[in-house]
Amino acid sequence: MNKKPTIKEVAKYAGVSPATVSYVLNGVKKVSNETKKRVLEAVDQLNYYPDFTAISLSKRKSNLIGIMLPLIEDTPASVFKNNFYYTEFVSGVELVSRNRKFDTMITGVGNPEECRQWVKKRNLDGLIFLGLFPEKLYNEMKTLNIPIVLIDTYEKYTNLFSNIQVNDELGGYLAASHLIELGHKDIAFIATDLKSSPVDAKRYQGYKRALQETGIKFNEKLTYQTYDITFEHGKKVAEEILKSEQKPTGIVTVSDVLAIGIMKALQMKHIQVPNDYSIVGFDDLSISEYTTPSLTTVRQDIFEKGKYAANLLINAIESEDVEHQTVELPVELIIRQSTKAL
Amino acid sequence: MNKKPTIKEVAKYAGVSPATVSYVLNGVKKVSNETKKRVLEAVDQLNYYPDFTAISLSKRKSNLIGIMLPLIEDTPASVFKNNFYYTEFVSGVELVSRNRKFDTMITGVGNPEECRQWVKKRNLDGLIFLGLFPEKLYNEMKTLNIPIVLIDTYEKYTNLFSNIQVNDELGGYLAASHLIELGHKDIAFIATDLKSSPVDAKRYQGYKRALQETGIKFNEKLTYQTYDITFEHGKKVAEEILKSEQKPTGIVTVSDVLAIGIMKALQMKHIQVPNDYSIVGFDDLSISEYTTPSLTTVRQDIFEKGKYAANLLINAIESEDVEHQTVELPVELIIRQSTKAL
DNA sequence: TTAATTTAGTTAACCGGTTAACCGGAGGGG
DNA sequence: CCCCTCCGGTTAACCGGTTAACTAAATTAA
Repeated sequence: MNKKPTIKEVAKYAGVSPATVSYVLNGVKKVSNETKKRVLEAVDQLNYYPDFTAISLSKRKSNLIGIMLPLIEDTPASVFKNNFYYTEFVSGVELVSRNRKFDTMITGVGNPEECRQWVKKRNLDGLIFLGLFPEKLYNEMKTLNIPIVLIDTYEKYTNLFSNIQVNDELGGYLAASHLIELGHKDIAFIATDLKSSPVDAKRYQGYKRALQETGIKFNEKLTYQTYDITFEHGKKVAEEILKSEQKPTGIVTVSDVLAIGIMKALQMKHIQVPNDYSIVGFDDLSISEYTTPSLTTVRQDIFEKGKYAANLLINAIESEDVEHQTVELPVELIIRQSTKAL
Repeated sequence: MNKKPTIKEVAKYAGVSPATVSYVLNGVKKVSNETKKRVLEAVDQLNYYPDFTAISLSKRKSNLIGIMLPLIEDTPASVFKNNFYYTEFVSGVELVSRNRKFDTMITGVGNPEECRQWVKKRNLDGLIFLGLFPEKLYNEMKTLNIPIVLIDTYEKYTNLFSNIQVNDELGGYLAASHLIELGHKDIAFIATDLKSSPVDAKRYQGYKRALQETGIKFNEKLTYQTYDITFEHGKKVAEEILKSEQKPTGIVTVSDVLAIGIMKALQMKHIQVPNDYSIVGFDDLSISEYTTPSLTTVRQDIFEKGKYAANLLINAIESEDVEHQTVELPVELIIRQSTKAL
């Protein structure tokens, strides 16, 4: 209906040229106080606010940041993969970007070309990559010439891009140490993929360090990989454990989701947690306090991670800063009901 | 680096004017096959793809749809409110909008003015409102002149906007009927807010109908309202129930989240589910299969709802269709372990 | 006093597309 | 043979801002 006013209308109302209005609004060139006042008055009267599309076209800057998620596929199953994690993270990003006058777009990633087109088509000012992506994509990123923040990424890229990590090694260490203190000696480690996931690998290191420091012999047979993070995959690995000859009494996992799946599978076979098995999760998702038994876990503040990522990214965008920063957020052991002294 | 080519460069390469390239690409004006071929060839050679910002400016059409969420506040608690629901929904929207060459933006809503500015600034082509918003916002919407899809909204707006509902009445009916069949007579109903939430109100109607049809007297005292959907609020209402004189044996809730909170609170007091209380949830979130006991619930396909919403919206955008559609998606009772014959 | 510089503002090109208006040539009708 | 229409294309204005280059007036320096 009542179309929003353009800068020209504001200019006419204030009796100046459009350029002057632009200068006042951007504060990039000196304008007399008198004129400035008139322009601001006009802006106020007409309820003017600039058209980001136009700004984007002329400045090549969109006030838009993109979040890349590794996979949002058609099948519900894979959409939900990790979904708790994603939501909390995205909420954090959205919050700070909104406060800082940026808008947020989300997409699943296809190939590198698709990614580049997305950025170029929309003039994206910055990008957050959540999780792990095909190698080719990282090369593509460098040619994009916009600030990029990587979350939970490969070690080798931490010098090339800003990135946010969590003290994963310590997390693994805390989880294992907790079980050891409770008297456990046969402690399984459940990862998704130790080769491809650096996050898992570091937690694994921490786990091994805890064993070593207390003189417990590391047993390869107690390491499992699920290759995916779903409740279902947790269930499957529990069955493997039950079939194995080397039975653990304690289980360290890389995700609450996996831990919950494992607990469920055990309980369905009337095996008790924590009486028969002690289980430690990772993340401290909101659900983890409400499972039965509630889950002992290594907490990381995912929401905070999202906020941090957005601030880091927008700082880089606004300051044209080329420094790459590596940030490590803390972890904390939360002891609940799923672990118990042997 | 190697800047992406503009339409002018494509035109030069093909030996035609930019206008012709535009006509070929948009198929809006007749172009000879010969020329068309040359243009397409040039597009291919130069790897041209159009700049959406420019298109957006000249066409006043952005290929962008917005999702409005009721509240994403600073406190983690409120961010997570409903988060499972949001994620699944947003995933669905993202999937189809990406397939249909649209991009998706998400934001929390502030006041109506903020909403209007968001739409205008970005030239948004359509909007999805998930949940309930302040009354003033709905008036604002109508003046926006873009297609809008409302999800789970007030009855009175269903003629004014396209909207997607679920058969909530049936859902409430199924939940209550299930408990009645199991021999329960004292059945509590846990809503968030019966006055302001039409969704809850309809489920409540279904619940009452089930009672009535089987000749069970409705007892007002068995109705509870939590005013929010969090695990914590579930816990609180469980404590209220335990303090009440009118103890139910069955509990119908409007959300799995609430149901899980209730179960947890009961179990912490060593009260057994389903032995002492039978509980029915609503939604069938992915977690609900993995609680202990697993949750009997009324399933709605939230992911599907998101896909449906996006398709409806984009259809409206592309066809300039002014018809408002009301869609009702089915519900289904999923019987698991949290309910048991009395 | 005059030239040089600073100040405050305007003009106009530009960002990368779209599209209404225009134009020259071929074909058809009277 | 002339006029009209249709076809296939081009030209140029426009979308709503930004900003380099310019200008006129005021101030400063010589």
